Amino acid sequence: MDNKKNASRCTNHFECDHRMAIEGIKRGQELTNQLEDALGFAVSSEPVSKLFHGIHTSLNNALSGLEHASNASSSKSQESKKNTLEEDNLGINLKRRNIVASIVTPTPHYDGHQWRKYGEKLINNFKHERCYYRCTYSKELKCPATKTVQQEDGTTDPPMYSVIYYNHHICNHGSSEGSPFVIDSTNFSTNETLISTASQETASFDAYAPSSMELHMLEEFGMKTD
DNA sequence: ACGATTTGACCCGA
DNA sequence: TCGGGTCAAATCGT
Repeated sequence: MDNKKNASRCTNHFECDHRMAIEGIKRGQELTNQLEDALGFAVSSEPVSKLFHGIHTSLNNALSGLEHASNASSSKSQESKKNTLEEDNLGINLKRRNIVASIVTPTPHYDGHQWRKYGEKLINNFKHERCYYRCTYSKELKCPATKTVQQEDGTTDPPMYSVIYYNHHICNHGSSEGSPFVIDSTNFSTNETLISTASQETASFDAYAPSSMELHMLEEFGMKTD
């Protein structure tokens, strides 16, 4: 991909990741179209066309969510304060974490990175426990990235999870060829494993494939630009 | 044996 | 003081 061109114009890590995500989704749309062409008449069968419709809808939703977040962040980035997030010391001081993004997804484990669970806790006013993950490379590469996964109350079919990402990965910076490859071992079906291992290049997009996926970039503050 | 997960205890910011 | 986040020993799985 030529994300590097765009990435080089970014002013901060979040912007870079954000642009890469947008480029990635666009690329996903492109590849989906190509796949439709390649399948030819087979696409006209109802289950297949429904699947493609779902994929297109999901990608469009994800894209518009990201683009909306992008606009919001650029307009408020000026005054987006102090936020009490002085130095995050590469995430060592994890009580003061930068929220990088948050999404609501039925597949919280597919985000293109490897995570290790380090805690789980029942939170007030939530029926389900919140799980705490950190990057598998948090020790060896001092990667500060962490995330929390909270199953949303009330939604059961499929269960939706609110995933909040803190701090950016530094474990794969500068090596975009180290394509994202999910090996989260906590709990996912054989089917999902197949999806993530079937195609490394598109593994990160598969994360966004489920038709019910909703993507919200709810928060993007905390990027210290200077 | 080693790495990942679980879970109770502890830390610390609000 | 409370509650969310992290630590670390015990346990589990491969």
